[in-house]
Amino acid sequence: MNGRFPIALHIMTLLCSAERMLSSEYMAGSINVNSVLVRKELSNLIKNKLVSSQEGKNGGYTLARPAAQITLAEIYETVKPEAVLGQAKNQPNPACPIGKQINQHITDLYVDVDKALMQRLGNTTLLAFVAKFN
Amino acid sequence: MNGRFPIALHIMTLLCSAERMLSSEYMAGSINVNSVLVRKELSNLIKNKLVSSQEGKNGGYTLARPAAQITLAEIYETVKPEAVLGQAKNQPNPACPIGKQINQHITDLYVDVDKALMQRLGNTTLLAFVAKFN
DNA sequence: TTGTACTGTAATAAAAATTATTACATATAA
DNA sequence: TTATATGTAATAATTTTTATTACAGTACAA
Repeated sequence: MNGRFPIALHIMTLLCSAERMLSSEYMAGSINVNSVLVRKELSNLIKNKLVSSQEGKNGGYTLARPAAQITLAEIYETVKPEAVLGQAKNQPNPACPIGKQINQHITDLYVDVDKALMQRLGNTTLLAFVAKFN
Repeated sequence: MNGRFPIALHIMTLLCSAERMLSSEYMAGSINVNSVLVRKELSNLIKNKLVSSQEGKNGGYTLARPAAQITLAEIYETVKPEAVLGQAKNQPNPACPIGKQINQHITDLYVDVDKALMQRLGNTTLLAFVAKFN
């Protein structure tokens, strides 16, 4: 598992608590990762309509919608991996009665697990998450 | 995220549906990964008391307990990463009011998410999972 | 109309994590 | 006492993640 969700959530938290537009450089300084990586994640958040950007001088990024209307589920959705609990990169042996079926059953399980996960994350708005900060 | 959970679940499924002991070589053939990796995962499952092994000729592995008494939560527990939804490897800027607090809030969130996850996985026994196979 | 400060993105390099391989010690059944 | 297992360490290969460099495009403002 990689660091995309924490970074996306950090970005959204910064934007939520800021009064004005923020630059990717500033956010990279808070998160402490490379600014190109931040812009890549921002580009993804923009595609998913959670963030707006303004190019040019004095440009930057803001939330596209009120934080009370954005849930953590939506943020997770933008970085969600194909397989919640991990994906092996092998192809199980099709000659084995278990091997040939297991991927389908794991996929089915993951659908359920994802549902439970999204339900929990859907319970918390970005506003509520940020309200916990001092 | 890595492939440890699918591999552990594949191992447990094979052991559950087998009538006799299975060798790590055989399981590696079904999963289609290196047998040393399988033995490493088995070693971990043994530590967690889900699997028993017998060394020497005609040795191999079996479930340590009836499959009706093992839940998918217990299997996941053996491979669980520190951070369910991913861990960034940076140290957020302690001079930033958001940066200095975010890790604690992410940790708190992960505790809750993990609870939801374990609840869902605790609902399914290994026996029930394997019963879905033809 | 030109310099400055941004976003957007591609290409590449560096670093880290995962998986495979090799090697061998140890156990046990036949 | 030989064959076939487990157990585990060390190392190599591969893949993934993150950082860096470079530069095109946009918009403000002097």
